[in-house]
Amino acid sequence: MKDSPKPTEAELEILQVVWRLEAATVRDVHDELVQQRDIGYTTTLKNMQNMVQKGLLVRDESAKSHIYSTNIPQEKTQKLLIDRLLETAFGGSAGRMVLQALGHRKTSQEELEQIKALIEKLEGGKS
Amino acid sequence: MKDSPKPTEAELEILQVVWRLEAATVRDVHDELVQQRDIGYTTTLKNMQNMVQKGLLVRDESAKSHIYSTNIPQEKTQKLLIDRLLETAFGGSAGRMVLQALGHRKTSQEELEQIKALIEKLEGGKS
DNA sequence: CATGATCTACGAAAAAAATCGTATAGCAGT
DNA sequence: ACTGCTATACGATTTTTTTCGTAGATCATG
Repeated sequence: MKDSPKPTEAELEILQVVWRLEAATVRDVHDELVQQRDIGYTTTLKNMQNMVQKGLLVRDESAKSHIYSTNIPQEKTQKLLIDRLLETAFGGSAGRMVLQALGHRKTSQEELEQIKALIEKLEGGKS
Repeated sequence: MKDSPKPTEAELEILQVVWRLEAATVRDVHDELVQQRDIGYTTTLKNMQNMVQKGLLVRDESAKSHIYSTNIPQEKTQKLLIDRLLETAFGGSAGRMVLQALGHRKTSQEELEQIKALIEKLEGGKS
């Protein structure tokens, strides 16, 4: 767990699905991707194979259809990507980024509450 | 304003500088980039030329050193990138993304207040 | 006005990412 | 056992992005 792999866009699409399903075959993943955009089965296969190579996925080959899963924590990857975006597009200001994110899209009441709670906590610890 | 330009990583680096300086020569931009990483002058030049091609930058060629600027609003680009990240890494949930962003890095008191204010406003408009 | 420094133009290459075609093997049902 | 369906393997190609070398123009200055 020492490397910080930088998943590509296509790899992230796949990770999304694997994170959600916990474990999945190429077919599982592909069926989802194909709903989002035009892509061939072997493309998905190849990508997932590459991801195994890179250590982004692990696979169980015991069955005919290999089962893929990941030990890359979703949160860690999210943090990595946020950091990247923060640097490249927001000059490092998390606040401005959050404002953008919240300002331009609807967020559920519940999530807003969570955020507010987090802010309270952050402010509390400040003092 | 009908196109949705998807700046690449390298292009974003450049946009960062141009946004900040408002107008800049290749030299201006390059001098900043070179402090962040190893890169040749002509690389920066070429990138900026390509960006003009794509409509990401405009340039004034009247002087010997061309002056570049942009009419691409920073906010719009930020929104685009956030949307992208939101889809590819957070399954579309802005709330979860914000929680990540705030949770893992320090944000100024002032920004926290701004965010809180925004949330209030969003909740208010909800009814 | 010759020299050196600084630019731009242009093409091409290297690197990175994504896509797909073809071959082959296992399995299921007939 | 034959046929068709579904998988993986593997190589190759295409596309996108990034990088830089070289040539020629312009300017400053001695």
